[in-house]
Amino acid sequence: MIDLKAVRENPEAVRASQRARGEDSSVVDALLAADERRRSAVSRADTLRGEQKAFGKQVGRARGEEREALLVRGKELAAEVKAAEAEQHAADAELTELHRAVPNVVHPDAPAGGEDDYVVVKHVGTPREFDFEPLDHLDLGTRLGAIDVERGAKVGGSRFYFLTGVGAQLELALLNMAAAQATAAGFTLMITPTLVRPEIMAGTGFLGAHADEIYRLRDDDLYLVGTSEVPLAGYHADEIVDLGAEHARRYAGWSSCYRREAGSYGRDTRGIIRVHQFNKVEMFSYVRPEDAEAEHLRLLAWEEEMLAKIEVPYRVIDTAAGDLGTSAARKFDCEAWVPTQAAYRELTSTSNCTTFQARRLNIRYRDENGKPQIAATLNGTLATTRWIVAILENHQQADGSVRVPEALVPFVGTEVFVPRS
RNA sequence: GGAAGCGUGGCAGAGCGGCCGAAUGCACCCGCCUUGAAAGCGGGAGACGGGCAACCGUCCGGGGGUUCAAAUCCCUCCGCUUCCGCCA
Repeated sequence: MIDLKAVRENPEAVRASQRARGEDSSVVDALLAADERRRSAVSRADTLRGEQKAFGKQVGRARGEEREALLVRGKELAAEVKAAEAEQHAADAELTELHRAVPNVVHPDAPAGGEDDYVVVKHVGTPREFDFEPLDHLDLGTRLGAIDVERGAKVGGSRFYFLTGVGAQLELALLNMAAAQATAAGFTLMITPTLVRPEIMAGTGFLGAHADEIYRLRDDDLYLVGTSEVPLAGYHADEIVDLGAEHARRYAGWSSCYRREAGSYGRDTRGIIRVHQFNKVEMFSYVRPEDAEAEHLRLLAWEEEMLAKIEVPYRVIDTAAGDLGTSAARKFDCEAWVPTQAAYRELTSTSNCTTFQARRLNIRYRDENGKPQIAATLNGTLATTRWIVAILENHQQADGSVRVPEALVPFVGTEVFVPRS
């Protein structure tokens, strides 16, 4: 949820944010009206309750006839209070519904527009020139005995796969390398639940416009997470978190991730680029709001540190407002070069959710005066199954073997993956 | 799956339907004492909403009900614990 006080003080900023996202800016006025209605309803109910409370004490002291008379008036008052409270609840519910529907206010420097309106921040590395026809990751993976999509489809349906042999080793190596880097950087490593309760899923902002992306277990009223961002955000829900001397709490979540890919029929149907289930090591930070932007750059730097270790060319983009998702105020994606597609594809994504998630999940910290304040949350990717695509394709050799990037060698235990004859 | 119990402030833990926003202890903050600290003594301090403020209201897991009045009684949902059974 966005900060209602900020909406009152500067509604135009929120309207501008909505326009940048390509969404309706009139919700701001609806929000302000509902806020006004709620506040007057609260004040009416407060006054009546105050009267009733004082009156109740008189009744307690009164005796005999006097008491009987007071009881009559007491009943009237009780009815009035009940009516006023009903009004208050209605006004409250109306406001909350509107409030929850408004996405986070975008950062003023984020580019306006939709998916294609991103701004390229920088390029790192140069796509390699091949003196042979490069194979795509699925051909390579199949020959290496690393990926089996046919049996994946047999067992789980389309967009499922088996990682086999060296494929499984490579994924574990990647995730372990991410976990090692995160741990060295001071993150607390976490293995999280991947099924979460509705409040947690809603709190992270995933049940809004993109709810059809999420697997839901109706029989148990649980959701399968699309990222460990969800359980890691929920971890401190309803808490006043001690941010410590560093004014930051950093967690690295290792989990499987599940996505329905509902709106992507026909896209990336080949290989393991876009799948229903994958594994990921995700960074998650709780910080003070004034530190959020600096933390965002730190997360980006840690992502780039990982990308450097796998030695693939990539670019960093500043995602456009319309492509931010509900919770983010700003998002940077790192996209690796995929030779057979002659395109950059997303390998990491880091979002600054400012106080949006924390306000929904009621996550606070104590400021220097000891007063509770809403925290800010951020997240960013350290490694996912998809990284295998970039590694295989960029480091393939003419004979179908694949060179293992140096940093990964200790984790994989070999310097080259060789095709099975 | 069956049975029982529990859910109160940062934590622990009291609380006859009105005098309970709630004892007490620990932790915390400020003084005093001390070369410094600990101990000891004195004082302070919950969260949320509204208001410039004095202040007012709300909050004892969530929701509903009984009552003039609910932390306290009833219903329901959620969570946790223990015992039995089942599975691993």
